[in-house]
Amino acid sequence: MKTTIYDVARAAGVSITTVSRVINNTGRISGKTRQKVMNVMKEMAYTPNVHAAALTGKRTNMIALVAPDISNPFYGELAKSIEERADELGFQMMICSTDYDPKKETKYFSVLKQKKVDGIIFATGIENHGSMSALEEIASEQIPLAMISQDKPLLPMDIVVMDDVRGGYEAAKHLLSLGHTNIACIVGDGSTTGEKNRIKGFRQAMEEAGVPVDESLIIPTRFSLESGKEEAGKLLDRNAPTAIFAFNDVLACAAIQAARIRGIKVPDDLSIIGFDNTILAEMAAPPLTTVAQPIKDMGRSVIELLAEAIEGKRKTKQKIVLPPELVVRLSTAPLKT
Amino acid sequence: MKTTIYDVARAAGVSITTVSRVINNTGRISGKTRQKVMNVMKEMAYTPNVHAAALTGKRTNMIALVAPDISNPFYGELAKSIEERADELGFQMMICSTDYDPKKETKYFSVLKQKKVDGIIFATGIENHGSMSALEEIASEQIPLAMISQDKPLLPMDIVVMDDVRGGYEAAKHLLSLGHTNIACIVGDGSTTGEKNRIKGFRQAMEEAGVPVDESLIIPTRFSLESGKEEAGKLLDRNAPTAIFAFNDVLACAAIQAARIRGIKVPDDLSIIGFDNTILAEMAAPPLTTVAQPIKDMGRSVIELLAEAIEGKRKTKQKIVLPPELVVRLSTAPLKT
DNA sequence: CTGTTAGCGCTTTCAC
DNA sequence: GTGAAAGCGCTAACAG
Repeated sequence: MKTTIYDVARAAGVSITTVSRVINNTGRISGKTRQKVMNVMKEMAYTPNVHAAALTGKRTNMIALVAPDISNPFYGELAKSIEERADELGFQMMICSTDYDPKKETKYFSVLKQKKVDGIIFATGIENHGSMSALEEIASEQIPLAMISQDKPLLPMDIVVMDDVRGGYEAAKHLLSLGHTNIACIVGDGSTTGEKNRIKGFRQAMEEAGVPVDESLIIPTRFSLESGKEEAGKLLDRNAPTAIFAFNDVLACAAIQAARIRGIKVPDDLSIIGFDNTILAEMAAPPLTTVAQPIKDMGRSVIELLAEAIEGKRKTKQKIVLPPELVVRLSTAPLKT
Repeated sequence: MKTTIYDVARAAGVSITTVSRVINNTGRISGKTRQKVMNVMKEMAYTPNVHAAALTGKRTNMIALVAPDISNPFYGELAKSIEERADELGFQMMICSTDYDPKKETKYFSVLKQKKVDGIIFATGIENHGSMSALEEIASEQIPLAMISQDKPLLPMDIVVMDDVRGGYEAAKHLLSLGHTNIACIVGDGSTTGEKNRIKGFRQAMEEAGVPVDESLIIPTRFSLESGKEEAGKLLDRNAPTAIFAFNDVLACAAIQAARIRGIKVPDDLSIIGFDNTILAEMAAPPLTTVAQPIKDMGRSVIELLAEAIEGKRKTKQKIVLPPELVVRLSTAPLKT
């Protein structure tokens, strides 16, 4: 049967308080009693009941990651890097996949409140107004919050983002340095700040180089492979850019496929640069040159920030901006003359 | 502040027992009181404390998914499908990423015991002997266990797997039907039952077609992109198979890359078929023909099996074998004559 | 240094 | 139909 602290106390001939003390390493106990208790615990294979502890106000060591879709490699890698560091810090992670569904979002917030998680990391914007009240209740209970890869908190929380302006800038710079000037951008719906910033950086680099931006070459998509393939196809049929800057790796893969169908060689006839540096970038043929988000660092940073907040080491909110890194592979090449 | 069941009871002018009853929908209460209590709960934004409930023996509604690496698209998609159905069934999911590390495995088992999760799903073999005792303790507490995509339980548990023999068979059959006979297999280290079964199915189809299997064309790898690229490259330099059966999509992508470097056209000069049908299959250029694992169905099935076990609806263990499905895309083509 | 005791918030007999 | 009261397993004053 389930052994409780009482069983251990009895077997060790001490009070439950003493056992509790050695478990939590609090108060002062003689090395002898501590040893004895530890031995008994081991023998009985005793593990404290987390719920009972939580009930008295102790931490649950559970954090939640709210993400739209963990089957998306970007979020999958983010989840992994967070989990890794969380584990080192003694936290377990619960996954709340919202699937871009406001109802699931709201539902999860309610669950998170009941479960008394120690902290919550949002890898998704909080789009839904209905969720706000639920979230405010959580916030009112002083549960630390953090946001990653997004920058519209709505509530005070720690933030970790990448420098998207610089990311867009570096992508353009790379293409420019290869001699390209006829550059198209395959973007999303333009709604996120990340996207806006990438465009901003792109324009900035173009301007510095004295190359005018052809607005008709900025192609919106629904951020999906299908949509990307379709739009890239139209673009390729209509114009003949010598380079494409895709706003994520999926879109870059879409562009490669669209080019392939049309017999356009990448990178010989068309250079393509992606964004994110997910596993797709390595897997693509040709392997993708891409602007890497420092996913690992971002993950580590949020959970560390959150852990600090949970431990009450810091009361002010922090924002960390990490730099992107250009990863050159084989999908970009000098402009043929 | 945190509202408790007492606050609700007071505000509604009833006892906590009554409130508890309407929360859990147990016992008999007049519609009137029920309504009143419900209203008060809503007004006060009351949510019951899960830990207190768990302490009295109620379920925690938390299940754990033990997987080696959620950043791997296969496990990511599996996790997603499980999470989706789990959510519908009222369970939340905790992710235990073992990273192929026996120490993490053992550590997690201990945590899972403390947290009193309602059930555990293994998407990883239980390799580690040190973990076994920890796991046995969990099992001894009657916590339902299930295994997905693996078939070496070590302990009684529900199992959901795909029919790998048939998968290998279908892959070979497809290639054969396209006229290929000179077929290479890019495999892993041969350790898993899944792999063995795929080879078995492959041989079976070859035999039925009366085509001898060239053992030197069965190439082991470390299952990584790098390793796959290297081995596929050597193979292509040495022999000239007209088709390759890669044992997962990553290895298939590796083969595409190796071919591309050598100017070998896929599928014109070389057909490649993958396995799993992860997102990589769609993203590849050309898009991969592959043997699809029914990831969604597998995910749904395990969690449903587990839920039944948790609810005590069934005491016997079950094993579900799902069929693979051939997904034809553009990486395979008829043998040029 | 160690033990007693009062909760934490909820479920569940057992009475009424 | 409703309530009083006894725990569930643990932590944290408060005593000694």
